[in-house]
Amino acid sequence: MAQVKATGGENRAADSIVSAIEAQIADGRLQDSQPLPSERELMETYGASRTVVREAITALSNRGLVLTRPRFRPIVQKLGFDTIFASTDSVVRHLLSNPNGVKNLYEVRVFAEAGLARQAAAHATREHIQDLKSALMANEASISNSEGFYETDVAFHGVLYAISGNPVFAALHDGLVAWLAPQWDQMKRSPERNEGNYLAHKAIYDAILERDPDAAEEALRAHLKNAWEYVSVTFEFE
Amino acid sequence: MAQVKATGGENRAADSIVSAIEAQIADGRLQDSQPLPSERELMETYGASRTVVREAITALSNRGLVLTRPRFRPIVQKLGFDTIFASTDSVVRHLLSNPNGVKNLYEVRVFAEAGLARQAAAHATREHIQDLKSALMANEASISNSEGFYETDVAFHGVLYAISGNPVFAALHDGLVAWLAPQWDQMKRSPERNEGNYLAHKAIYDAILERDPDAAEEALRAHLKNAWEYVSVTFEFE
DNA sequence: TGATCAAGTTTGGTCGTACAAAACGGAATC
DNA sequence: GATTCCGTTTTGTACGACCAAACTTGATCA
Repeated sequence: MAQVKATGGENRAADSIVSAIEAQIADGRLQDSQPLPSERELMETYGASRTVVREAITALSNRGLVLTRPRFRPIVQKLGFDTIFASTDSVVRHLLSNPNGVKNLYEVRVFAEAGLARQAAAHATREHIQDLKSALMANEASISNSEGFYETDVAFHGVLYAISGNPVFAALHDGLVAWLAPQWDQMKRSPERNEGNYLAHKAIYDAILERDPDAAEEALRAHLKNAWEYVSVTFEFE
Repeated sequence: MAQVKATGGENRAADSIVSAIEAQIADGRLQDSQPLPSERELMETYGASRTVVREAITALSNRGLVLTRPRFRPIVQKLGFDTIFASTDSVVRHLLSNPNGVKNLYEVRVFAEAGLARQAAAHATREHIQDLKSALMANEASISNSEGFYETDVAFHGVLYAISGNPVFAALHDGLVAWLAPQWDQMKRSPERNEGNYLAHKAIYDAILERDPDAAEEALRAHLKNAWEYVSVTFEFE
């Protein structure tokens, strides 16, 4: 893959500092949620000017390896797949300013959840199914609660991702929710629509319960297709 | 999603410059592969010091919006989903230093390709199938070519991603290839193994040709499972 | 006339310094 | 012991300078 910075040969002083600190984070010399050494200390350690040190810190921050707050020491962030999705946030938002981008990303969501539903139907444990049932009941309980339903809706889908047991999917879920939320947020809600969504979720749950991947996928696709049509009408896509 | 930089309220001077340039890239005032104005020019435009301007450029570079090379003007990069995967490269590599990370990512690959195979079986056009056939024939032709087979192998899988017609998947393919290539690279190759892979590809192709999603998925999973076992033995995972 | 080469100029990379504002740490106070 | 206050540390921002590499220009030569 093309590197983001084609340094053309490790010429930049900041890059070597970034690499050094990256290595320290990776091998644990710099622990999670521990502050980085002060800028002056880093200057001395790496024999570089503060300009360079700060540049390195900015780079680490943008890559999501450290968390910076104005006037506070940068804090080391644990590496995880969630970090990755978080660090792409600003760029993804750009792509979403194009309606086509929204559609492409939504397609990915449908693809992912269709597969996850199949997988859940085929392999979900009793505990997983219990989780799903709990989420479904929370759904039902908040049908008439315009504000609260959205959260239980997201949570239900989240269980689907969690069932996979793969942190990448958990991270993907968080990412998709954050990215597609703006669209969702502006949709009008009503007890009727909530009930419709609840029933759709129930259909998915039932299919998983019956260990029927095809039915699970079908129910899920129908559910998301319905939601997409609602969104695309609202935003006059296509 | 948690933002990478908890700026605590748009305090930093560099941020406003970043936003301004981001906007110019987004709306096309700054075209793809066009150089940014010089740092001294930007200083004047935004009334900031070069320190701040450089910080802004670094941020843009780390977000993948511009490509910087030492001693060259930063070049605007077209926004695309591929850019996103590229910009996460260094962090992903960290996660892959943990065997568990490799496994998680490989699982994602299997998940994605299983779904793509189903989708291809269900919806591939004649042209798509032709592409797949071409890739398959290239496979067959290079069975005895230890060096060349890998590329045709990758290309075959690439067609699967391309069939989706979604740029996110195309980008995902590039990303996965780059990330998982190191593992692949160290595997011993032989005409026998190449032939095995070719036959596996052929099974996938046949299933797609017969419009049988279940068989396509099954063939693909078998193929990747086989490859994984080979990798995990080589690297003594699990 | 057209290609080549050697100036000078522009530009990014690095450094040192400076200063205000915020956070930190410890002493003094209640 | 908890709180307040003040001096110290540290970050955010800025200015100016220098170097080396890349670009530009124009003179030179075939």
